[in-house]
Amino acid sequence: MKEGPDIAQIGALIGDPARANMLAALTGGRALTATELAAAGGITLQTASTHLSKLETGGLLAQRKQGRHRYFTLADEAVARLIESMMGLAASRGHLRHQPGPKDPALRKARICYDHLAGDYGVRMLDSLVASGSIDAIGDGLAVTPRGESELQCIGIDVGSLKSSRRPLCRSCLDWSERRAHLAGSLGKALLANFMEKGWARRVPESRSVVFSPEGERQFLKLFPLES
Amino acid sequence: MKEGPDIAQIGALIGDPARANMLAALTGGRALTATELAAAGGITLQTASTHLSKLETGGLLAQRKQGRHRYFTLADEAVARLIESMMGLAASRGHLRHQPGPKDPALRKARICYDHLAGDYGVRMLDSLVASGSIDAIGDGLAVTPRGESELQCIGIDVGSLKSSRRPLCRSCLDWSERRAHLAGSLGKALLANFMEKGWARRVPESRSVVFSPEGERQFLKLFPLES
DNA sequence: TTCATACTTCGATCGTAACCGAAGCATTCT
DNA sequence: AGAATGCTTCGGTTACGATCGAAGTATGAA
Repeated sequence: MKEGPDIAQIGALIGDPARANMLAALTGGRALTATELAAAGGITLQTASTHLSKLETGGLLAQRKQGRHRYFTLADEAVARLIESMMGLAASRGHLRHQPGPKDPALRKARICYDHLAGDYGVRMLDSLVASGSIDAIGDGLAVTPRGESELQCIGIDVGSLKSSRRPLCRSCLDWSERRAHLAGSLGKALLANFMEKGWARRVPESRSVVFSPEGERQFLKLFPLES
Repeated sequence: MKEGPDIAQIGALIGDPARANMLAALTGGRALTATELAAAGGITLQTASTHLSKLETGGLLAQRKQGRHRYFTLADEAVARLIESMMGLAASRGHLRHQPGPKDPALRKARICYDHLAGDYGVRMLDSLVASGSIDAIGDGLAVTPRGESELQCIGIDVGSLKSSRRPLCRSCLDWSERRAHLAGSLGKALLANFMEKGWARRVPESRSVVFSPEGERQFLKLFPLES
């Protein structure tokens, strides 16, 4: 009624269940077509189409035409972070889409969050990097140490080249299943990409789950030991 | 449609304009009565009442009865942070409640954000604290240095006692008008309280503005110089 | 006790937006 | 060219929820 930005528009966009489900699906990070998103939202293609155009004009989605497909992604990392933090709040207030319980253990273990690793394994990875002195943590802030830079080089990640991108190198992202932070930012993305390149992990189609191969799991756990 | 927390409920709660305005008003940090919030939302008391009970059962608000008044506050600092970050996103997408323009210069200069100082002065304060080595900043994370601890002691703030509270000492909070970080957390709160105690600053009733006395402004600017 | 204030609940109205069927474009494949 | 796929637009229905008037409850003041 007074001054300031209009929260209500964004809230209303996220407030519709169909749209919320589509946004949640896009938190998986990969670009999805209108048809796929319609399925994710549990609605017909026509309805999805109007929802998607609303989300786009609202600035939450970006689209890119490719042949006869139209691929949608979250507009921004800022949007992804908003969605995740709303998930965190929703989880802490007990708003669940289904009955709570021992749901989906695979998803709690390792999943995609936008473009990086989340879940138990994501949290463990960050904890281990901090414990080994590769990453400095102050509050919510994260920074790679010189030592970390050389350690990551050994794994096959060139931190120097990541720094040049405009996107922040490290970010902490609050995990809704673990209620603890995991590693986002371009480094988080690079690490996950690295694991998938090596064949340690792969995404499960149509899901946010990430599964590790037996060998990959062994390597991952060795590389990121738990602080005792 | 699948697993995970339900964003839509929270989104829908924030998505109604009347409710959004009430929440924004509560970002001012002080507890407000149902009648005051009805005015803030531009609706009658009956309507406000139903909205408020929805917000409360949704976990966004806390209330406390006091005599025949019922005071509402944001449930949590997490809620306050969510609102502020939605304001940031809304501002960056150009969703404004009124026509944009050179609006409300007082509000851009200094205002309350939940319980700490925001706006130009809030950003300046944090910048200065970081530049002088009183606060370490890594990414979004902030930490008071030993040196900062003694400097703050001189101003009249005992960092040690603040540390014992469960709430984080320092937090960065993104400013929607400046698009830069200012200082939140218990230290941010303590600093603002300190200024008001000394008579440097006071709140404008019915608004989020904070105004400085001529003397207070002089002292503040001297205490927190701009890095050249 | 009586009155006033602060707020909630009830009941009814009204508007908006979510929804889908059907038809219309656009792109690619054959 | 014709057919198939992917998506958008149109039209009409439906349902939900925001709204307020009026009545009800609780607390405090006179």
